[in-house]
Amino acid sequence: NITYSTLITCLKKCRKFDRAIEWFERMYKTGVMPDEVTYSAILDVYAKLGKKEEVLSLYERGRSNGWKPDPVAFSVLAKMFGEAGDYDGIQYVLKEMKNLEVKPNVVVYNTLLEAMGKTGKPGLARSLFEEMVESGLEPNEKTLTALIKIYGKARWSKDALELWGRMREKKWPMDFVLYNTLLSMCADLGLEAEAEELFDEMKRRRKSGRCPDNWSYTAMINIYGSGGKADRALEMFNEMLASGVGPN
RNA sequence: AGGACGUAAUGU
Repeated sequence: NITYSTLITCLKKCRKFDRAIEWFERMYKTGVMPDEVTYSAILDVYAKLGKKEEVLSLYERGRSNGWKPDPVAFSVLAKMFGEAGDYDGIQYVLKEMKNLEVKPNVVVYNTLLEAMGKTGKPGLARSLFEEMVESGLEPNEKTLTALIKIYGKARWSKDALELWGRMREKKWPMDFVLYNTLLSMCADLGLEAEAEELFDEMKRRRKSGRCPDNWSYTAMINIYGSGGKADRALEMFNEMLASGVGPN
């Protein structure tokens, strides 16, 4: 089944979903039993096709055949429900993990947080995040990006700024995507001074992979533009060119 | 190891 799973994943990467399904069925007919990797790969295929019914029936079929879903399988389910904006589905994932005593890992938390953002539940996202930290898991860049985006959309500037403070205090990992997300959040909430501080930090800690790119500059131009500071916006544009970053 | 996760602005 490693051979089959490899092939299914390969077809999935090429977005040849129908062919991936054909090979899964072929494997089944040949009498080769799917394992946990095969299951999450094929569930992801159906999920990417938006076939919620098939995903759930395959999940139940696997369960009755003695398959114990692992965190990867739950992240596939969570992502699908998030994209469908299906809040009940998200609750189902949480319930199943509890019932089967599967401990969520960072990726599962990230996916669930994002899903809660997409279904417009910032409060639940916040408590899930606290639960994650209390369980002793360290958030990564993607966790923090998801939360900042959620707080920004909810216009929860207090929570967003507090979280930024915790990132620095606890030395949680930050990369350029997270910085850009923080900048966009500041742009949306009109936090000009905070944006400038973040932007300076990006330039100072030029630890490769954190220096401003054209998304960062665009965010700054946006901040100055919506604040009516056209001259500052133009300065940013020129600075961008001078630092070797091209406009898109 | 054969499986899962993250960012903006403009224009209609």
